[in-house]
Amino acid sequence: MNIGAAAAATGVSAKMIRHYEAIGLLPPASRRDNSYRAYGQHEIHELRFISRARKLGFSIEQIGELLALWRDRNRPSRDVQEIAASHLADLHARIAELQAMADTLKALMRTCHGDDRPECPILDGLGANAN
Amino acid sequence: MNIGAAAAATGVSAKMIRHYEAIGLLPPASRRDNSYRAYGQHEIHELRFISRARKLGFSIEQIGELLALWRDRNRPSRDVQEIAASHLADLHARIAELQAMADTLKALMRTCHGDDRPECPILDGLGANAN
DNA sequence: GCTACACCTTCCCATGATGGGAAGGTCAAG
DNA sequence: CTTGACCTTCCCATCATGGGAAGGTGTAGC
Repeated sequence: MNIGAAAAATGVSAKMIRHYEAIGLLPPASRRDNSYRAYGQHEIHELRFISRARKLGFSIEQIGELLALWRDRNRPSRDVQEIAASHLADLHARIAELQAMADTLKALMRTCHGDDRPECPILDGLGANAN
Repeated sequence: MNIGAAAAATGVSAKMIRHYEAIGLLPPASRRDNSYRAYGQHEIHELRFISRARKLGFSIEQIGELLALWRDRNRPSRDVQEIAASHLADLHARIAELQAMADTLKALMRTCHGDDRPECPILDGLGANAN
């Protein structure tokens, strides 16, 4: 399997596959005579793992840790849970932050007519002298 | 007011003030004889505007539009509302995305013991053959 | 006046994850 | 034997932010 086929099979772009290899997330792929990278079932499996972990919002660094645990048949599942829990807390923190922004913005927007008139409490709120 | 004092007064770092000037978000600051940037009440006001807009998650580009509207006393408030509404929709989309990640991750985590045993449905889920 | 220190200036580089694109090699089908 | 679809490496861009170097300036204490 060439890199394009591996990309299509896993949802990870060829660009990113090379990138993951360059930063050491993946071991160097074996090469054919023409220097094309060759991928087998094992590599495809790892790429799919990465793709799913990315979709869950894990950082590349965390995925590196998860991959190491995945490769180690005997790791305690606690180690995995810890990474997952830390990421989940991070997701919740980001959600709360965005939600606070949305709430504040919504409150500002409710006070603005949004018509042809120039008065706009949204801008007034952003430019207010107090904090 | 030198740049450091302006930074302290507005919550925008000196680095970022120079950056905003460099990218044209702010007009070039006037300079003293020693070439230090000088800031007055007007500039402080604009910097505070930027700081608040950033805290609401507006992009630099959107803040540029908002600043332009703010400077124009006669703009229709509709224009402001539109930018705000677009940003609010963006915030909600991002929240939904993160929430979906969190839900999936939480479901995976519930099935994992998180103890000394090596079995871990979290990793199994990430590495599964199916999508 | 001299020294120390805090501030200012510009310029370059780094982050994290991803993509664009150039210049050049390879392969398969027509 | 050409065409087009691949592949290779290398460099650059994004977005908002910070780090740090090298050098100039201002002020407080001795």
